[in-house]
Amino acid sequence: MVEQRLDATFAALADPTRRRMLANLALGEKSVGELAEPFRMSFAGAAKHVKVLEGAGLVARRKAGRKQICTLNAGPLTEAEKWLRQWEKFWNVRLDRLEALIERDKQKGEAK
Amino acid sequence: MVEQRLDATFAALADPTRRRMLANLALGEKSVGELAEPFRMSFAGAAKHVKVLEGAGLVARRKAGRKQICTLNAGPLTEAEKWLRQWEKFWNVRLDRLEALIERDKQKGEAK
DNA sequence: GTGTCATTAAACCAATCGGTTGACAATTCG
DNA sequence: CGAATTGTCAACCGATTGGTTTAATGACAC
Repeated sequence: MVEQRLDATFAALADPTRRRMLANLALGEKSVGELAEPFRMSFAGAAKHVKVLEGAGLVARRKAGRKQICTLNAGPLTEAEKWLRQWEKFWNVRLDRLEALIERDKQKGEAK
Repeated sequence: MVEQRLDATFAALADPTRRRMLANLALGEKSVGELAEPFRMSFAGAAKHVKVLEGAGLVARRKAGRKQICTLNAGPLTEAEKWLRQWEKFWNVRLDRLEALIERDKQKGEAK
């Protein structure tokens, strides 16, 4: 369940266009047109990216007149960050142990 | 440069098989066979996933006899986490502002 | 009403992805 | 030596991806 959401979140983040869109949205709400504007790409193409982000639950839209306003939903992002941070703990432990080993061997070498 | 590495990192993380492999590697070095074993999937299929992880710079291998030993390289992962955390700052600010607005409007309503 | 602005939907394309199989290479064991 | 272990590589498959174009929708402005 959370696994599948991680799939979608990381997949959405794997594209630079979508990351830029998210960064843009972090600064405030934007219409689809405003999100698409910075890219040298057909409008429909950019709109597809927005749809991917929406599918991953990263943006929500509401319609205002003929515009569609997108807002960022950070939930899945913090979830992804949590996943990374959880494992980072292990990596750091391992790195610390490795450093300790290297240190120990260095001192052994000096002693010899 | 860092952008392209983020592409690769997030893409690698977007697959549950690969995430499980990484989690496994966080616990210690593993041979390709050991990494492949937990999955109901052809060996070659799993080995491909390992290769993707290697391509993303997330694992390094060294050969020991006829085995290939894989070790985790957390660098790109922390980079990805940094990206997330950097923007999280903005999202939280926005959320805080939003809450403040809601709070203000609520009090307005009460005053009225 | 007509037109035009903002957006979606559909059809298509080449490239990539996740997976398979089968053949091959290198190393170790007996 | 031959046989088993460990792994790579290449070819292939169907599904998905990132992009295009063109057509269709829906809301505003005149």
